[in-house]
Amino acid sequence: MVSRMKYEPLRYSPKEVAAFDGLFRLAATGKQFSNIKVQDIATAAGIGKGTLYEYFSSKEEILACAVLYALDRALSWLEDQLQGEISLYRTLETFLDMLEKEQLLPVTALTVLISSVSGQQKQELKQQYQNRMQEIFRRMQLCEKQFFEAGRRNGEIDPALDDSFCEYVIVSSLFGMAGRNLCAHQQGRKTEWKLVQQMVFRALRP
Amino acid sequence: MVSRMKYEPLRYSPKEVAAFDGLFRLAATGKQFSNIKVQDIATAAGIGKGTLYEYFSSKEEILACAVLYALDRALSWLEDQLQGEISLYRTLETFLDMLEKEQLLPVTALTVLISSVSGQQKQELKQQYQNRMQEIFRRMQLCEKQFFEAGRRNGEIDPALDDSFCEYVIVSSLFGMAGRNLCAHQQGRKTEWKLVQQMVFRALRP
Amino acid sequence: MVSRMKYEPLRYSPKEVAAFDGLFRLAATGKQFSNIKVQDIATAAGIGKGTLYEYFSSKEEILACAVLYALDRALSWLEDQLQGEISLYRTLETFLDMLEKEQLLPVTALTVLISSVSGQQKQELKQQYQNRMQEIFRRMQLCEKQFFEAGRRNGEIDPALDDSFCEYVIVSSLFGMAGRNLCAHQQGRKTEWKLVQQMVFRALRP
Amino acid sequence: MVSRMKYEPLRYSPKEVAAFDGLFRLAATGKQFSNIKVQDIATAAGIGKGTLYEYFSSKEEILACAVLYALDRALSWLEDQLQGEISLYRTLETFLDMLEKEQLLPVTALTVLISSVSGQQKQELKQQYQNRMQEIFRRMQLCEKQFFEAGRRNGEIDPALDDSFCEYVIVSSLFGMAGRNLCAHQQGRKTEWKLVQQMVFRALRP
DNA sequence: TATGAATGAGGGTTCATTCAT
DNA sequence: GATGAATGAACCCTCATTCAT
Repeated sequence: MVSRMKYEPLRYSPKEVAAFDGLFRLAATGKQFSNIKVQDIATAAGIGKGTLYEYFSSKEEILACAVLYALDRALSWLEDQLQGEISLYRTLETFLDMLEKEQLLPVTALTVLISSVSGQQKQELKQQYQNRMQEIFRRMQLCEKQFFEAGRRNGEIDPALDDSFCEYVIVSSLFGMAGRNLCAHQQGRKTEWKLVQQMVFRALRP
Repeated sequence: MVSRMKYEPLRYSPKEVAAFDGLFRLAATGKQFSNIKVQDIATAAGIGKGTLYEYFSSKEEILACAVLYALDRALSWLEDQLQGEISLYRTLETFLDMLEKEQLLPVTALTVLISSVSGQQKQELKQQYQNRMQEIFRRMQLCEKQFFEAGRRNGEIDPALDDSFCEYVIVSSLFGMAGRNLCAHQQGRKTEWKLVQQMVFRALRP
Repeated sequence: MVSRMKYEPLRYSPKEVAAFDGLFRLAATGKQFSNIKVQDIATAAGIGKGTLYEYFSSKEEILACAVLYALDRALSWLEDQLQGEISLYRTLETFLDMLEKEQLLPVTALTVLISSVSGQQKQELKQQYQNRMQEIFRRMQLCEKQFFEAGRRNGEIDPALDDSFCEYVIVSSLFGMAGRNLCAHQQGRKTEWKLVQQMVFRALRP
Repeated sequence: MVSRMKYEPLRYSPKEVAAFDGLFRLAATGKQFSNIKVQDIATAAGIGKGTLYEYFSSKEEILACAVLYALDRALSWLEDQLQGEISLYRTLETFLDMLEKEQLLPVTALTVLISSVSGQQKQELKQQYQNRMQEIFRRMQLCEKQFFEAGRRNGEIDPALDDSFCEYVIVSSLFGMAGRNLCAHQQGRKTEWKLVQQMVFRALRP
């Protein structure tokens, strides 16, 4: 039994959450971060432009905090799933279902936003949010590890596969889905989550 | 013997190619398209800023043409591979090897650039370059189809899997690699192409 | 015995005085008025930003009232000096001494602040504070006149010099001092008030 | 005979000069630098706003360069006067006459502009333009010294007075004039240069 | 009365695009 | 054809002012 380290849950003011949600809604349309004006975010959040600067020091910081916020929420959900009986596929299924309804994680938005951050910006953000990001990273790895170990125990994952490969498969499945959605955005057809689940299943099975 | 439809090979002037290569070099550093200035492209291409506008009507068009140029080159290479004995994995291996040396296709650059184009822009580009893009799309599908059929015949692909799934696997493997490279850009570690090949193999095998 | 015209002494609430003093303290550091934020004044005064607007209708008005406040205090002091035996140089000496300790008049601050008011703003302020400013102007001229007349009587001033020239000398001596202080602000060396006194003496002596 | 050190005359492009003149014209109306928009300067200079940024990196730099430009021109003129027979009062008279016509030096504008620069900004500018400012300062001191020595020789200046006092008198006379002009700007009456000359004469005479 | 969260008009700066040379 | 100086529309951010508490 792996003990879960306690972490301080992040607190956000209603305006911050409104800003994040507004940004995700905008990014979900495929708009790049650089094409999203601060005024757009403010409008989408239903607040004044100046108000954003009461909570964030710059447009870049809105992005950084929004990503951390989304990752934190998704991680918390995943950590909750670890409490009961662990099944990689059942979890993935539920996860994808929630994704589709954009209830849990704005994946497409996140993919767009993350890919909107240049390497240099990432460096700066990493230094500024070092603690939060390390926290997120640590939790993510812990989560992964437990899912993969459980998957190997219950026969979902070939025991010969290491964590690195498993992670690549999961990440690719999500990136692939987001990428296809983006490319096909104008056609209104979304990647079936059946495809995602199937690929993960086939790539990991013994 | 599958007959290949003839298409008019695209002709580019030396300055156009210089512009494309310059743009790819810039994008390969992880810079977003919106952070790349026209002056940067001109400098990287070794020509004057005004000269770019002799060949392209706008910054956006440089991007569009560069993507078409890269895709055309990659497709031509793939089509050449179809001439001999077809092996999905051998082709993938060679492809990834060339990717790594950035000799064939500036994948990372392309991923960054493609993800830099917003949905609206894509619509406009599609209308403007309708013919070229349809051509590319048609060739891509034809290529895919032949590879997948060959794969099913020689036992690399489970015959039960349809083209749609196979395409998703291939696309995901590339997006996943590019995504990981982007995320880990500052750490200098690249996704091993062994991972990519392994995932495709396991996901598609009977 | 010169009779002094009575004037209504200005009444200020503690918060107003706090605002003035805060502003002077900020301006004494060499900061231009336009670089001083309302929040800065509020903080320096130890009150809330909104409270300032209970007492002043605008940032500009804080400046106008502060200047009037400082001039009124300085004039009152000068008028008091007129009660005893009048000596231009003794008065100037005491005045400069008090200036140096910034006890009487925040000269440097005032110079900075006055020079921060544009011509257009001055027009508007003059109309709004017409009565107060006329009052100040009248008292200033009356004061000057008496000092200069006394100076001519006791041999400090060449009787051939008219009030206009005397005023120019006095004003120049102060502006010159403030100007030099401003220019040399970073070097920490202040204009010696000995210089000031000497110039006035030499320029006015018979 | 004091030998004049050669200095590299500063070269300015026509647009730079246009910007300087435009700025001086605006400042001469009494407008503070912070109330002058970049667009105003551009309009006054007859060029586009963006063009200013081809020559100056920021609004602040326009100010710094303009001040250096004006001081350089005035100094060059003064240095020319040193070639012939030197008379402090004749030079001052000619100088004031040219000032009045704003042909040589935009004194009022300069006074306003210089007083518009905060202490912190001065520090930064000094570091950036260290060489130019030291050059200006050195030339200014050399010029002063020669004028004062000549003045003492030909009986215009009391030999007992040191350079420091003489400098203070000259500076005060100009600051006083500019200050009075500013204060009285709206009334259209300018300080008579007769006053200036008289004060300098009386303060320095034996 | 006192406050500071919320606001948006306004300004400095960037950079894609043009056009005279 | 090739160039880069000139341009101004557009955008991020500031901060004076308001007003609900």
